[in-house]
Amino acid sequence: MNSRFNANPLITEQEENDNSAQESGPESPPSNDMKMPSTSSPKRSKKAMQRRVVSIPIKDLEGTRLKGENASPPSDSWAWRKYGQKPIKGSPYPRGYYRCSSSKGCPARKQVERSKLDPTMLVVTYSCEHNHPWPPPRSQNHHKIHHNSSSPKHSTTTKPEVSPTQPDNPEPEHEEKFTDLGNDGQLISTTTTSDEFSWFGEMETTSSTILETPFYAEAEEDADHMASMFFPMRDEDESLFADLGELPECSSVFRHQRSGVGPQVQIC
DNA sequence: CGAATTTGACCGGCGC
DNA sequence: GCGCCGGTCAAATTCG
Repeated sequence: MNSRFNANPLITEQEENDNSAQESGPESPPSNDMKMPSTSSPKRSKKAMQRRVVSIPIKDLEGTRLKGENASPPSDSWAWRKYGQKPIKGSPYPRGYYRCSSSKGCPARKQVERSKLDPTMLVVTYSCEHNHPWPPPRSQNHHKIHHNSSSPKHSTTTKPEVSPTQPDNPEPEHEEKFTDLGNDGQLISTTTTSDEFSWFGEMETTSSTILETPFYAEAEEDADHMASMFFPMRDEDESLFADLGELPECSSVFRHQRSGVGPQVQIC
């Protein structure tokens, strides 16, 4: 049933580390792996990470499994493996920590939690180190793709729920929309360069229609402030990404416009 | 049997 | 200097 969250979740995108993208991160050397010597935790400095926050209406994810307070994170083109979960202070919902398992040594991670301000929203925070190329999409590399609908236990997984043979499942009621909210609170249309896909790019390979959403207010509070947009996520995208091989070290996808700065962002 | 998830413990950073 | 909190690791457990 859960043929993936077949909707265009409302998304609040927040990009962090915008400037830091330029700083060669004196803090966190691109350690190939996130592993540290042995006993110390690999707490990579946040500043050395690209981060993006995406909010998705859980209702749109109804197809996917909801497990009590834990909402099953939206599946994307990559495979994610859960490595931890923690209750977050101030939020009644726990936060799940996922690591990219699409490829070995993939530095990408993502955190999934429900918005405390709007329990119907799922907040997914993607993060990745700058100097790491994004692995090929899909988990077909090393992971099998199974349709979640049978395992009561693995409900919080983020395995791609797309079926290679399954036809697209477009959502007629949702149109692909993609908006970006500048720091000023202005809506900004963002375009995506199709030739520069990146981990985030996969979320926005569709049209870029400005859309104002009532979620802004909350979004700003919840995620400081930033952009909101509708997240298309269709099987079509899958095909799009299917073609994506490895990404360049850093792909410029888009960026919040800020007094004249065109959309583009650096992704690892 | 292998792979993924769950859960508790540990570590580092930050704020007071 | 101490305590709190977030983030990650690792062992155990469960599922396919």
